[in-house]
Amino acid sequence: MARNDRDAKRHRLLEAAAELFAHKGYHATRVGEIAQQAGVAKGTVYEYFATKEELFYALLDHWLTQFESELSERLASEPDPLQQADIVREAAVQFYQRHATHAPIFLEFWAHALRSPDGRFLGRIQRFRAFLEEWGHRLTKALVDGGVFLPVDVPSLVRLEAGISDGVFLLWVLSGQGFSLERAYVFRQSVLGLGVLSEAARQVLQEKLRQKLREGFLERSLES
Amino acid sequence: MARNDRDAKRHRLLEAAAELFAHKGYHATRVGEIAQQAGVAKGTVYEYFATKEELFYALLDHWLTQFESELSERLASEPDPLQQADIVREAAVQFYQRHATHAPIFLEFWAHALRSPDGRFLGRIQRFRAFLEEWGHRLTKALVDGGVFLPVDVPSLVRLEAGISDGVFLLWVLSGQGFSLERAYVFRQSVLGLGVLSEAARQVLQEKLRQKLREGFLERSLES
Amino acid sequence: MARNDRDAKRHRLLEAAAELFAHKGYHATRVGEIAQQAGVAKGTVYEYFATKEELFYALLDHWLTQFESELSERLASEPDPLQQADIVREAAVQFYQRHATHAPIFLEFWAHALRSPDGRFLGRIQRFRAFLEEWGHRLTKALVDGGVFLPVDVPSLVRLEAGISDGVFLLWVLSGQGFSLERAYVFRQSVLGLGVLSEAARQVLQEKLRQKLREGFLERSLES
Amino acid sequence: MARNDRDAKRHRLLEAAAELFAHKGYHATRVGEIAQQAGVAKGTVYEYFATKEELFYALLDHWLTQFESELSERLASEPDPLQQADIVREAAVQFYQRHATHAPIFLEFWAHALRSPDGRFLGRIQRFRAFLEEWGHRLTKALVDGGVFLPVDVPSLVRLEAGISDGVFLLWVLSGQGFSLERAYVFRQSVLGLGVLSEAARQVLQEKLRQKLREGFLERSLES
DNA sequence: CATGAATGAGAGTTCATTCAT
DNA sequence: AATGAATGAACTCTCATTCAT
Repeated sequence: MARNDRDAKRHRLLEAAAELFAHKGYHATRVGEIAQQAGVAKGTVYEYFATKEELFYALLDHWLTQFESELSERLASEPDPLQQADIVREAAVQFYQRHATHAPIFLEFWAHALRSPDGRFLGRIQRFRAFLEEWGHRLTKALVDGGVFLPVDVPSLVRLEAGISDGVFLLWVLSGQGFSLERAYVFRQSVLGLGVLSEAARQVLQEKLRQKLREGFLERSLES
Repeated sequence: MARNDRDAKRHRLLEAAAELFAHKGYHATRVGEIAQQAGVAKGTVYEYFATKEELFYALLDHWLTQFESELSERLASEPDPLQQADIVREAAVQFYQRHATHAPIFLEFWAHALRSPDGRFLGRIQRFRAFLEEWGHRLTKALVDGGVFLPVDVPSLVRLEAGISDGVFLLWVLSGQGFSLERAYVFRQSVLGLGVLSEAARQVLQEKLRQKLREGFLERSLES
Repeated sequence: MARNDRDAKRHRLLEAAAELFAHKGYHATRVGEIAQQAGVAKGTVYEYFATKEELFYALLDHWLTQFESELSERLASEPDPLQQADIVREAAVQFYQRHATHAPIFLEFWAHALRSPDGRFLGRIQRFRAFLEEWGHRLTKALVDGGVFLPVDVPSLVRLEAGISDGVFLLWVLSGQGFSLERAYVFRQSVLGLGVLSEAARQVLQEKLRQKLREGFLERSLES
Repeated sequence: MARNDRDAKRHRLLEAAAELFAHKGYHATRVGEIAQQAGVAKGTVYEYFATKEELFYALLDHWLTQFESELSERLASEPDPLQQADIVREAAVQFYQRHATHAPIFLEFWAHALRSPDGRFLGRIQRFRAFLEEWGHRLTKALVDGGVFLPVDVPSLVRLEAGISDGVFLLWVLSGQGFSLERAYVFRQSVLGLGVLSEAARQVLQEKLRQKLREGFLERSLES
């Protein structure tokens, strides 16, 4: 079998697994179902992945690696830190939206990572977070050093931003994806921006950001 | 058997389940183990909970109800919105810290809530969020109306705050609880505060909040 | 459940397994079949034996222990070495005949013992052989010391006797149990007797033993 | 492919199977392992043997046929029955020693023969035994008729000898091949010899045989 | 002839749940 | 109410065999 065939079939299996894991959850999904969905026999799954968990891990790795590659590429061609911050936000939103139906799986990745005794899941996730933090740290530091941001403990701010991203994502997932993820990220960015921008920078951006605050990100306001 | 005995045994079962679910995860925990840990026979578990999932739900309900009760009580005796905001934050931190070892279970609650076809888990979680949002909405609105906060879409801000709380909690769990949750909440509060406080209010609090930003919440800064 | 019930059910499982292992072989016998044969559910087998192999071992142990007990008891009440030799032979023959239908299993015990990495099977079998050798050694030594047997290396003779017993058994099994095991043992005993008896003892027994040699142990002689 | 290539590859497969069956057992050996060990692809095994069991049978047949051929050849050139008896013993010992590492497989052949519904294994083994018995019968009869042996039921004696051979072999295998197989066969021969030799013949050989009895065949006597 | 990816029946084992005691 | 032996459906994974290339 040609290399391409193998890769294609492997990819079909990952896609089938993604769909089923998203829909029914990791534990409730049967290996036979994945095979069926991918159009192969049950035994064939084990030609590509040693265990069901291995397939689960491969899915995590596939997605994170893909995101890392894409983001690296985009950021490499944009030197301005402020623009880079937008790129990261856009990339995250696009990634999540592209995988909108798969979103619930991430909760399972996290839950699994906390139990898995071999630490592979947790390790991969932390490597991903480290990758993001590295970029976050670099560009946040540039903004602080450039006087755009107030003096602030950069690692803490970066971590907080990461946490907030996950939190907004969680909110989005648990609320049935009932609002625009992109607008929510813009809203978040506006609040944080007003919080950490230096006086000078704020003078410039204040109006625009305050406007975002007034708009919110929910389709139907709770007030209405 | 007296009512008290039943309640006590039920509580022992919940505690046993909490410990095991936290340690090994919901799926990897056997009903027999829970029984053993609680000092009863396997069959006895089913005298108190119809199914394993029912027990899982009871645990979620027990914790959320407890939190709702405590918070309601505390807030009832404090009329000032600004003070109330602190109370909510404190209550959340205290709650999470009290259940620090159980923290990973929440990821499983969320994951489970997204699959459970009957929607009970998701419903209970949304009821909890609604409870928090109600309070958040009330006191945020008071702050906006009182001119302490900038004009802002209150529902969006409240949601964002909730998301951020979960995100910081997630961060804390996935990083092995490697930093002070309380300090992280204070840091978050400072960033958000600087972002949404009105000009007047900021004049008063600015210095204190900026100081928090400089301090960060991580024990060992990545910069050092 | 009473202790007796458990023991009885365990015994039923052993009997069912014995029958099936004898008929179809260890590998070809399914755990479900054993359960069915014993009148219990498949899962129940695992209440009594941790694995299929464990059940196999239990069968070996049960039979060997039973034989050891019976033989010990019989030998304890008979002081004369010559009589004891007969008792051992009789016990062996009786044992094998009682388990005539199970006989093929012993080949599998041996084969299994040689592979089993944990050495449990081999260890048990060697313990059994050691038990037999101990008695063999004791009574053979008495016969040599008493001048009934020629001077001979006792351990070697004892081992040879054990090997011959197994060999005759093997012969019996592989030939479809087509001759009288008892007569074969008598024949063997006669040949060996004439071989190792001292001059004096031979004078006494010679005629009887030679008669046995002439008779042979096969129903239909190949000569006829 | 030339005939020779096929034969060579077939032989390599038999050798690979022999090694693996001996080491891990028939059931635990995977067809893929045999292929790998022989340096061919898994599918290729099926170009040479229809099934795994067929390969197992081919191994049995190969060994027995080889032994039959060799023994026939050697015996054909030696007319004296007494010498022939030695030749048979030597051939057996040599054969077993050449296949010392494969020895455990014979237990599996036997066990398999007793189950195999088609009777092929059992048939082949019985044909082998018949071949040996034929020779045994011929030369034992010559010894009896020549007055070297006592009058004895020849078929029974021949069978007993065969059984004893297998028994000693079994002993050797189960004891981890912990003694000299050759010396054990000599010891056995001495005991049987003293048992069945006629008075006249015994006079001649008595001293030599009794010496063997005193020596035994075990390296370290249990008495020491 | 040789290959090795694909197959799928079937294996041993697990474990939430039941129910007679 | 409490027990724990019994259940059996359902699981993941294996591996001898096939067959398109």
